[in-house]
Parts: sequence; C-alpha cells; structure tokens
Amino acid sequence: MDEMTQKLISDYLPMSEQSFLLLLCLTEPRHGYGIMQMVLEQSRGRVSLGPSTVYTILYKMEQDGLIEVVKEVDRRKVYSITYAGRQVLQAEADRVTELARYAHQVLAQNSTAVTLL
Amino acid sequence: MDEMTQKLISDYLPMSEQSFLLLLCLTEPRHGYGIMQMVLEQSRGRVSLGPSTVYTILYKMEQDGLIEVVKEVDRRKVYSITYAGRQVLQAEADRVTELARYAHQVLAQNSTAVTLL
DNA sequence: ACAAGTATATCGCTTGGTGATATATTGGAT
DNA sequence: ATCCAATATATCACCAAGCGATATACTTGT
Repeated sequence: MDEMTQKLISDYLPMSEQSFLLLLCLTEPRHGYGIMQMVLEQSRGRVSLGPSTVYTILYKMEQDGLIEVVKEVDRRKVYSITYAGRQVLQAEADRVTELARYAHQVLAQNSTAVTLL
Repeated sequence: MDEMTQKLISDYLPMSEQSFLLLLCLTEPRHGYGIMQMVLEQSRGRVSLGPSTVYTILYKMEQDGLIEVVKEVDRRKVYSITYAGRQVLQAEADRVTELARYAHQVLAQNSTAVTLL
C-alpha cells in the first residue's frame, strides 16, 4: 500500500452512503444515468441519487483517480472503478463492517433495557 | 412504531459516523467530555470528536428527544438515550449492517478482478 | 407533433462537522 | 504558592457535501 493510496483513503473516509453506493456500482462499467437507476433499484427506492449528486461525485472521483472513463459513445460517458478506487472502496467496506459489528455488540449488551421499558 | 418516531428516523438517517458513535455511547449515561474520551478510545484513535462536534450534536439530539439529561452535578451534564433515541439508533444500526452486507456481496462477486490486477 | 424517457451539466441553498477560541474549575508537580 | 495540564462546556465562523431546481438536447413511442 503506497502512501498515495493511503492519502486517498484518509481523504475519502468516512464516505457518504451516496458516494459508497456509487463506487460500488462502478465495480462494473456504467454511465451516470445508469448509476441513478441502479442505486434506486438496488436500494428498493430508499436511496435516490439526483443528477446533481451523481455528476458532482463522478467529477470529483475522476479527478482523484478513483474512477476513469472507459468508453464514450454518443452522450454516454461510461465509467469504471480504478485500482486505487478499489482500495478506497475496500477500506470503506471494512470500516462499515467494523461499525456494524461494534454497534451490534453494544446493542446486544443493552438489549434488556429496551424490552423492559 | 408511531409516526412521530418514524419521522425522527427518516430525519436522522443516514447518520454520520460521529452522531452514530455518540448515540451508541449514550446507551449508558455519560457526559459530553466522557463521550469524547470514549469515542477516541473505542475507535482506537481513528475517530476524534472535538468539543464543538460533541456539544453541537448533544444540543440537537436533546431538542429532538433522542437523548435527555439524567443528572447535573457541578459542571457535568450527564446524558442518556431515550426510548425514541434507541429506536433511531436501532434503525441506523440496521441500515449500516445492511450496507455492509450489500458491499460484501458486491465485492465478493468482483474479487477476482482485484487479485488479477 | 408531442410527451416521456434518456443523458449530462451547473447554480445556489442549506446543513453538518470542525478548528479556533473562550471560559472556568480541579489536581498535581515544582 | 504558582503554574501547567486536564477536565468540562459553549459559541462562532468556515468549508465541504448533498441536493433541489433548472437547463439543455437527443431519442422513442403514440
């Protein structure tokens, strides 16, 4: 792990749910509009990314080398995650997993207090 | 689940890591300064909440009824989570857990691509 | 011809986290 | 006795991020 990637990780973490889902989408090549549909669908309507959100994030992540344009046909700009992006994504996935594990642990300890109220 | 609580949940979710860890801390009574130490310690130095962050969040969460002051001695204001707060906390824990599960699933499908690079 | 869907882009607002700063008290070290 | 660090809470102002609103333009079906 080079320090360049290390900097990206510390700059991007913790990541918003929006950015995280977007980056997860780009483990397969997709264009902006496709991401909007994908996220809406996969989250069963819970998370809705508007165009301003998607294109703002896409621009920033491309600048930072987390994603790249792999194809450009008609008006479609097809993005895909880079190797650096994958490492950031993995780091964020690890963080979220750890957070969930910790929360579960704390809530399990205090579960009696809930049911007794 | 009354609609009052439902509104709190949709207003607060998704929650920042800061707010989430703070709320998790208050499953046991603690004062602001104690929360700062607790989070720093439990996250092994990764997450550091400054005073402005802690007291800002405490104020807002008390206003919204997620937490309450249970004791006030000297300069210490001891807070604890309310029943409504617990439901918000549980909802956020569920969201994070689901997010981690989804991320794991997506990354497992594409794991070969990483190792081959 | 028109409406709806596809596709990208930008502006400006609001909110939230946070560094900086202020204030006051307490405990330990010199 | 004095001084510094730690404890404890509070406020202000800045910046970044998400996002609603809006604009533009092409395509497809009716």
